[in-house]
Amino acid sequence: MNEKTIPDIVIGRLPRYLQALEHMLQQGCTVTSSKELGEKIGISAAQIRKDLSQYGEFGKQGKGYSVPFLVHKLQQILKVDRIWDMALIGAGNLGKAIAYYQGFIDHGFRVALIFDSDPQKVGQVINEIPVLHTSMMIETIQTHQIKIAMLTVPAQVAQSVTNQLIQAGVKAILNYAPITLTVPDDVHVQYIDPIIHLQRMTYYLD
Amino acid sequence: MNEKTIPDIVIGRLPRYLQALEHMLQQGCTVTSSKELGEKIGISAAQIRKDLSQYGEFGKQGKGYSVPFLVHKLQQILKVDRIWDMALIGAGNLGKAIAYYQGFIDHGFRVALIFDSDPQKVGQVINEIPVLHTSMMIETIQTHQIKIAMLTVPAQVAQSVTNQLIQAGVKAILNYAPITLTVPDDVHVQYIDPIIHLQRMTYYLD
DNA sequence: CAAAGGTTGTGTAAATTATCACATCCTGAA
DNA sequence: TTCAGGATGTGATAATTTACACAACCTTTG
Ligand SMILES: NC(=O)c1ccc[n+]([C@@H]2O[C@H](COP(=O)([O-])OP(=O)(O)OC[C@H]3O[C@@H](n4cnc5c(N)ncnc54)[C@H](O)[C@@H]3O)[C@@H](O)[C@H]2O)c1
Ligand SMILES: NC(=O)c1ccc[n+]([C@@H]2O[C@H](COP(=O)([O-])OP(=O)(O)OC[C@H]3O[C@@H](n4cnc5c(N)ncnc54)[C@H](O)[C@@H]3O)[C@@H](O)[C@H]2O)c1
Repeated sequence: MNEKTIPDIVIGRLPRYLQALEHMLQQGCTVTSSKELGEKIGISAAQIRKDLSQYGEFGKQGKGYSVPFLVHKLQQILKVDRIWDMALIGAGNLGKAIAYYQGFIDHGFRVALIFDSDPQKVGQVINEIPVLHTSMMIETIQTHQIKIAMLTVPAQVAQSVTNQLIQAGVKAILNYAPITLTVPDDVHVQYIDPIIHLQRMTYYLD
Repeated sequence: MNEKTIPDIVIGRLPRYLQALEHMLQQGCTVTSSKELGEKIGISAAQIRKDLSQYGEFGKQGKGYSVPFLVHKLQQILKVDRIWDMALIGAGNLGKAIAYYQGFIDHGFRVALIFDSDPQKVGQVINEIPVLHTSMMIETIQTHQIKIAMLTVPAQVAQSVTNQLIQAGVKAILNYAPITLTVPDDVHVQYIDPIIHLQRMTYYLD
């Protein structure tokens, strides 16, 4: 079934399906259809069916999909049927807000380590996690075998911090700094930048 | 030149070009090529040239592009050659971090109003902006003629707050709540959700 | 001036992505 | 049991998006 690689654009939609399905589950909805799901998230029913069919046959003709079952399958596919420990680099305004965010743990992610280079930040405890100095970063991340990092440091230092993270074995980086990172092929980067999103909308305003 | 509509996928790349070009400008670089820019942000040179050619001929053969000129043009195209006032709804952990973020003002955006429904939050001053009660939201946004809102409220109330924003005349919403919003065709929505991005990466991890 | 080197802008071909349409199957009611 | 209604999974088709290739042009150097 998994003969040829599934395009990244499909992978990008799976988390959105999962988000909507988990939301349905919370509201007690146990069965849904590609039509209903599609209307909720603004994607065509055919698209959803085709995407899911890449991984197997999860639905029942005439009936639709079992929500708990599909949630379970998507969690397996996306590998969030486990807990991923993450490192957070940069305990500033944004870093703190992220460290306190409960949404992560509800979806298979845990902020396990926090690092900062500012001696005044080091030693602070954020959401029960002590802030460590960046001088300990590489070694500590290696010891904990952490593969995911969130980067909330100033743009000027983002690349150099990234280089250290890679040295420490990190394979996935969620970067909040407004700069494109250079990484090896086996390291994945995703970007979160509100300015980019805002500019994408002002284009369409008068 | 602007005969047929330019696809949204092209619009989505323009802010990334602008980000990289502004970065170059800061570093004193005055001329660049599609090749150099492409290598910086991981997009092919041909792609960049084609995208830009949709809006005119900004480069010089044999030489490349004037960075300040291209920055100026992109700012015009994206309509960030002005200041956009924004409303921020939800003065919690994330909302506060956003209110303090200096990046907005550097790129043509200003947090002008902050709203919250919690009486304890109302009256607080965040980065010189007083938090107002949501009961005043529709009227105040209308008076200020604000067209852009950032949503940092719990998911449960995001749709109802959105309905109010639309009533107030808001045409662009940057939504941080993990839920798909239903809006009329003339209202634009962009989503920021770290979970979505993380799940997109865990797919590729072992 | 002439020639070399380099880059743009763009028509065209290729690749990717989305949509359509329908055979197939399941459910429930008569 | 049989039939109507409804939803899936998927091959075929259409649309969109990207890559290629090169003429045209600018700059610099000798
Ligand atoms: N605040 C926001 O809402 C927001 C939004 C979008 C993007 N960002 C981006 O996120 C990043 C952080 O923003 P912020 O508002 O939290 O800034 P901030 O200044 O409050 O925090 C940055 C933190 O990084 C630490 N730091 C600096 N150099 C470091 C290094 N080499 N190693 C480890 N830590 C280091 C600083 O000590 C500080 O604690 C910036 O790149 C910013 O552009 C912020
Ligand atoms: N903190 C993060 O890093 C983070 C990251 C991603 C997404 N989010 C999302 O952003 C939203 C806010 O997260 P947070 O951590 O700041 O939560 P929070 O609880 O700290 O803040 C939410 C704020 O919204 C206010 N609020 C509640 N109902 C309201 C209403 N009807 N009108 C106006 N204000 C209202 C609350 O009083 C509170 O101040 C949530 O949807 C969360 O899922 C947060």
